[in-house]
Amino acid sequence: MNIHDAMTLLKEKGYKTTGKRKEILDYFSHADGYRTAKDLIQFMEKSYEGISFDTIYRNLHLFCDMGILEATELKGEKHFRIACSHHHHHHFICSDCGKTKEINLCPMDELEGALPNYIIEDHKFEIYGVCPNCRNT
Amino acid sequence: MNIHDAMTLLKEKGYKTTGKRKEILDYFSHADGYRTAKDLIQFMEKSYEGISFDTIYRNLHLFCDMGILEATELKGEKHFRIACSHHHHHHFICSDCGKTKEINLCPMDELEGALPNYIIEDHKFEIYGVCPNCRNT
DNA sequence: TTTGTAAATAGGAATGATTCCGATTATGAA
DNA sequence: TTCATAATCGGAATCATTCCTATTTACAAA
Repeated sequence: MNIHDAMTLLKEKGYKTTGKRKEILDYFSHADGYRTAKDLIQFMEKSYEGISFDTIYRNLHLFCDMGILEATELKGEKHFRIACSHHHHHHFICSDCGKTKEINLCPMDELEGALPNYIIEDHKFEIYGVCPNCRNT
Repeated sequence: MNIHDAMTLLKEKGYKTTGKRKEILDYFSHADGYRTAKDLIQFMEKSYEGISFDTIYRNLHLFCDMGILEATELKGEKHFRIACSHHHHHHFICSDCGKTKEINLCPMDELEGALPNYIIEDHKFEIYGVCPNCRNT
């Protein structure tokens, strides 16, 4: 989802399109990987001195609830990235830079009927390591 | 790994075999699933009134480092269980009771050569939901 | 353009898990 | 039994995150 579509979606749902929200979406649309609340606030402070954590977290949660961002827990800290809405897939995540690479294999496809009587609500498949770029630095 | 082997391993590595450590291992060997530090301290307080979080966390980390326990992050809180050392596998984890069921399918087996030039350090595959027992309660 | 109101925000306090630290106690080798 | 070191306690500190209240802002309607 691009920034414009996201802002339109916000407006449709009755949320306001503030400059901070645009900037947050701009940040994540260029990030190409997972970022923390702290990463984000450090970026935002350049344009909005005095921005509060409340604003950061409130909007991160709003965007997650709307499906604009997606989150995962890494090293005891929540990390966020632009949601990949086009199709279901998983990620390799670089421990150095947070960048991700799509993995187009979902292990759930092969578990048809393997868990009878279980209610399956969610699953996580993530690969951790160092990407080629960070490897050569 | 059973309690006795774990205590022997502790001794071999120069750690002391205290009553609290035996009790912690006893707790996890009967838990059959993931438990938090708080779950553990609540259990320990029955036998050791006044036991501190320092002792809980210090030993949880020690046991993880030694491969006696393994940890995962669920709902923003670390969860621990007895390590499954016999063979590599993954888990279904019940959101209600924390109990796990082995999943003998590892998606990494099918990713041979799919990530050239990437250094793969770790991976996580977990399925979340409700187990048959909790479902009927 | 002005106004009214609900949403958004700042600033800071509160929370909850986890870690750290100095003083005390207990384990196990000699 | 003694002694050095590991283990523990109790509580303070830390860190991410959430909550609260007063103030500001976006934007719909006049």
